[in-house]
Amino acid sequence: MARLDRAAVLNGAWAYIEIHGVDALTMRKLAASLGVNHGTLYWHVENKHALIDALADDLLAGVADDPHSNAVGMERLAELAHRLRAALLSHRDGARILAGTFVRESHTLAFGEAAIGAARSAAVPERDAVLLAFSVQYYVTGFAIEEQAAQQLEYAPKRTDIDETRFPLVKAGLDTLRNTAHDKQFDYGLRRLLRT
Amino acid sequence: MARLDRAAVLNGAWAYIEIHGVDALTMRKLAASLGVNHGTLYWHVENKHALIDALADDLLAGVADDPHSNAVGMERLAELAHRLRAALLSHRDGARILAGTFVRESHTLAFGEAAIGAARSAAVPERDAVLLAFSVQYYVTGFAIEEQAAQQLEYAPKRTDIDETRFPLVKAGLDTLRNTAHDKQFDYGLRRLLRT
DNA sequence: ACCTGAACACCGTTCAAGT
DNA sequence: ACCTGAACACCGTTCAAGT
Repeated sequence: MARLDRAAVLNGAWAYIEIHGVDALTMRKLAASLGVNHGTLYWHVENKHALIDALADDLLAGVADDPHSNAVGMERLAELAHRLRAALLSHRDGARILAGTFVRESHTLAFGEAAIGAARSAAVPERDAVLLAFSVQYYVTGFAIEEQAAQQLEYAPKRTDIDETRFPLVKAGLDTLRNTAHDKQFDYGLRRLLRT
Repeated sequence: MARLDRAAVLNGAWAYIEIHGVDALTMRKLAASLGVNHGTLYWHVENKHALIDALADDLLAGVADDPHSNAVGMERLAELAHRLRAALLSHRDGARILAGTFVRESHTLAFGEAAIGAARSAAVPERDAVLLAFSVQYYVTGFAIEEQAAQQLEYAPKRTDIDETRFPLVKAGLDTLRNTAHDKQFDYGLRRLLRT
C-alpha cells in the first residue's frame, strides 16, 4: 500500500464522485475507499470544504494550457470556451463543483488570464475585453450546469411529464433540444456572444 | 402559536438562509427556529431535498407573471432576463439553490414558457427561439452565481490577493469590474446575446 | 512524517405515541 | 390532522497515542 498524499486523496475523491456523485461524498466514505482511517484525511487536507475547493481548481488544470493553439481573438476565445466546457464535463458534477465555490486558485486564474488575453486581441473595444471574457465564462458555467443536471435525470428516470396544455412551448422546445446535439446548442449561444 | 403549514416552513427556511446561508441550513436548526420539534417538519415536507427543490421553484414565483408588460420580442426577452436575475438575487444563495437542483415545477416552467414565447416573437429564425431562450437562461444563471459568490467574499474578507506578475490581466480586470456597476456588466453580455 | 482509535457534537429520517 | 420524544444510522473534526 503506497503512502497517501494530497494528490492521491484528490484522485480518490474524483473516483468516488464518478460512482456516487458529490452529494454522497463523505470524508468517512472517502477514507474507506482509500483504505485508511478517516482521521488520516485531515493530515493531507485541511477539511472537507478545502477538499472541494481543491477539486474545483483541479478541474481547470490545463484548460488554458495549450501552447500549440494558433487561434487568436474571437477564435481563441471560442476555443477556450470549448475547452472549459469539456473540462467541466470531464468529471461527474464538475460544473456544480466549480460553481458552488468561489475559487481563486492558480488554474482558475490561468484560465481567466488566457480568456481576457484572447478578448483583448479580438475586435471589441479593448476596455470591454474583461466584460466579454467574463460573459463567456458565465455562459459556459450556466450551460454546463444544466447539461449535467439533465444528464443526471436520464439515469434516474423520474420523468415528470410536462403539462402540454399549460406549457406547450416548453414541451415542444424540450423535444427540439433532445434532437439537437449538445455541441450545437452550446455553439449557438457562444456564437451569439462572440459575434462581432 | 399559529399552526405550521408548508408555506410557513418555506418562509422559515428563507429567513434562516438569509441569516446563516444554505450551507448552514439544517432540518433541526430550521425546526428550532420555528419553535417546533424537528420530526414535525417531515409532516409538511417530504425531506430536506424536497424542501430545497421547493425553495428553488419558490424563487421563480411571479417572474414570468407581469401582465402589464408591453414589451415584445428581444425587448421582452431582456426584460425577462432582468426579472430572472432580480429573483435569483432576492434571496441569499438564490442562484446556487436554483442551479443545484434540476427543477421542473410550475414557476420554473412558466418562466421557460414566457422566455420561449418572447424569443419566438423576436426576429430570429423561429426554430432557433428555443436555443436563444435557453442561452439567455444559462447566461443569467452563471452570472448570478458569480455575483452572489463575490458578494459573499465581501462579507468574509479573506482577500487572497492575486499575483500581479503571473496574472496581470485578471488583476487589472477585477479592478475594472469593481468599478463597473453589476447592472452594466450584466447588460453587456445580455445585449451581445440578444443583438439581432 | 504519517496513521490509528476513540471521542465529541452534530446530522437526516422514521415512527410509536400523544392530542 | 398535527406534533412530541426517542431512537437509528450516520456525519465532520480533533487529538492523544502509536510507528
